[in-house]
Amino acid sequence: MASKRVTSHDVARRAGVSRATVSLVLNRSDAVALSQETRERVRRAAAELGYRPNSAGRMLASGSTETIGLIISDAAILPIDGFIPQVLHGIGQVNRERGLHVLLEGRDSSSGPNPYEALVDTRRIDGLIVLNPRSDDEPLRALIESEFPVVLVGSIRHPKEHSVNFSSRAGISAATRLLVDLGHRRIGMVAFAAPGFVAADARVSAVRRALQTHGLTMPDDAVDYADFSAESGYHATKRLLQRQPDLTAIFAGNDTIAIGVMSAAAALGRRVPGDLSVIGFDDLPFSAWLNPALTTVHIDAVQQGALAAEMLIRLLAGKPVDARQVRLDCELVERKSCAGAP
Amino acid sequence: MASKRVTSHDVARRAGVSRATVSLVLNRSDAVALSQETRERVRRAAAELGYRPNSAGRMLASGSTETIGLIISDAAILPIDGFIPQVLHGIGQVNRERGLHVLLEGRDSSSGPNPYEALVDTRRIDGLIVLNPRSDDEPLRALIESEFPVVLVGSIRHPKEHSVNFSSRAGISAATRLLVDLGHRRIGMVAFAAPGFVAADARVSAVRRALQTHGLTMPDDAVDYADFSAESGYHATKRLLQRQPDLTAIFAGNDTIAIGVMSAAAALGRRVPGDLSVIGFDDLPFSAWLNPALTTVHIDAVQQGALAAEMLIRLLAGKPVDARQVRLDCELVERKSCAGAP
DNA sequence: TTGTAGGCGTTATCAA
DNA sequence: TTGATAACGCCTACAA
Repeated sequence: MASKRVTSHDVARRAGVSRATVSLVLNRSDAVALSQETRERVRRAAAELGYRPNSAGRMLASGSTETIGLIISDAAILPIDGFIPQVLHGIGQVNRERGLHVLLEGRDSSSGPNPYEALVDTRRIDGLIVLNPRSDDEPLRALIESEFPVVLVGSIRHPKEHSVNFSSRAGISAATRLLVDLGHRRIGMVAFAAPGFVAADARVSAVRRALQTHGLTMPDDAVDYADFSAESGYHATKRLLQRQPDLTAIFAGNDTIAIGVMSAAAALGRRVPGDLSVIGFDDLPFSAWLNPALTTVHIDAVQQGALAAEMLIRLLAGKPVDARQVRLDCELVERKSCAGAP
Repeated sequence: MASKRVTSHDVARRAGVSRATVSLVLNRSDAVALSQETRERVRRAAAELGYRPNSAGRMLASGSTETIGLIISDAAILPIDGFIPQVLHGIGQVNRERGLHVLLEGRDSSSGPNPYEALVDTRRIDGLIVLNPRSDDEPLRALIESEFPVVLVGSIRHPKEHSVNFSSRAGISAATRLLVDLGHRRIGMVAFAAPGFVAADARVSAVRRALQTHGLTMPDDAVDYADFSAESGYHATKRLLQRQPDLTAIFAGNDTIAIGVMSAAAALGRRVPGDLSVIGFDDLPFSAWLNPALTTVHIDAVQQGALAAEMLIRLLAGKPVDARQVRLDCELVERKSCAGAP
């Protein structure tokens, strides 16, 4: 029943000092000159009373919220794909270490009122991380141009953006080489999202370029589009293999899609990898334990989140950032879902 | 470059009224008697200036933060298991509709300083949702007893707790009946977490009870323990099948674990479902597309999250709650991972 | 080394 | 129907 809330005033009275002194002792640790004895007295009073500064008062006076916003551009993906939770985890870890809070804001698709002003204009947050930003998101562009601290996990190709992204080149070219070495010539792809979704498009064109290196092409007919879920991957693959029955290998847009691809293959009586080789993306924690174990391009999503958080923290501190756009590498992990072309 | 921030004072001046009037117009919509004309004038001024009330000021004056805390008891699970993201999604949806914000707080295992006081005592949040609470979490018990609005997703069996949980009975007895009807007599289990983790233990004992109904027992030797990941499920299953090679069916503690179970079966040369039947829990979105499609107990995690959020919102509004402890049902989804006992 | 005074932007209480 | 005025709890010059 310690229901009466304790304010800095109470602490001050108990310690026999002024409120200002309390604030100094508790916030500016050793910066200012205060007698050890006063410090001790204040600390003890605070501890005895169980004093906890009211955050609203602190925000108002200091102008800092110690909170960052985290926007998931398409909240519906959260329960379906394993990627975002990993990024979340990375962001959470860093913020916890730094004592920052995270305000999580989902967005129901790209429609609906933009959530930025609700957080930024009301000064609820000091900085923002946007997951899977869409390049047609005008309010986001405006926010970036306003110099408000924003870090993207992904990219909208804005010259002033701060972002942490993946360069899929290395992983994709290794994957492509693997398939080509195994004798595959007719290679298709199931993108993890509809055309227009930057990250998905990027993977398709990266694969295309890599194939060209080997003198191979991937015609439009050899690409189909899923919509994040394994189920959508299943249906896309069925369409794809119906249209292009000669394909001997398929790039899945990510590992969740790969589950659907393998399921569709099974449904069509094609064995993986005997009749059809499959390569995933992301290397989710369970991918090594699928049947067959999935050969995939490993991406360290947790680290991506952590780096984004660290970059934002630098921005908040006004420290310089080495590079506005960070690109992480990825690498091929060979497992059991690829074999020689039939 | 609208860098100068707009305060209610500016709006008041522009509309030719006082700050108090601005507040009334903007917050208490029609509650109070104000002339239509004044309303209109204030609204227009606010719109023209792009006025956004400062949240800290509002919190301080009103005492309400319009924010709820969300604690993930073991943050390390987030990137590994598909369950929490679904709950998150459900919570997020409801809060978005209601215009509430969500402060996400992870916790690094049950160690570390408890995060409750950091949120509650500093008045950063109006209410709290705790995911996967542990029953040995003393600070949490204290918080519940303090009458602070808390809703658990899961349970710590505290009489005063507000919680949303699952009654796995229906699903488990259906699953058990299925196995028994298929001729299985030696049935084992791989729990999704170590003993002591309430939710995992509950599933083990529920399975045990259901088997007893059919005159079967599941000795301790027929149970092994994983640790959330598919990988840990793989290893646990290997141990289990080594110890109890006669098992013809395995309950997996959840679908992620089931992936590991099936993988271990494959590694040991057992075919699923021909040589070994497997039943999962949760029915994650991808489970229908695994190879073989997983027979599992469906749990609507999104709804669980949504209900928890709605319950908390009622609590915040001071409205009565129908039941402090809500238990959702679950049901068996038959797919392809179970077959007649060999 | 410490205290005083003012301000942060809102909301709430009264008078008018 | 509206406007002063006082909280709300904290921080930070600046003065002592």
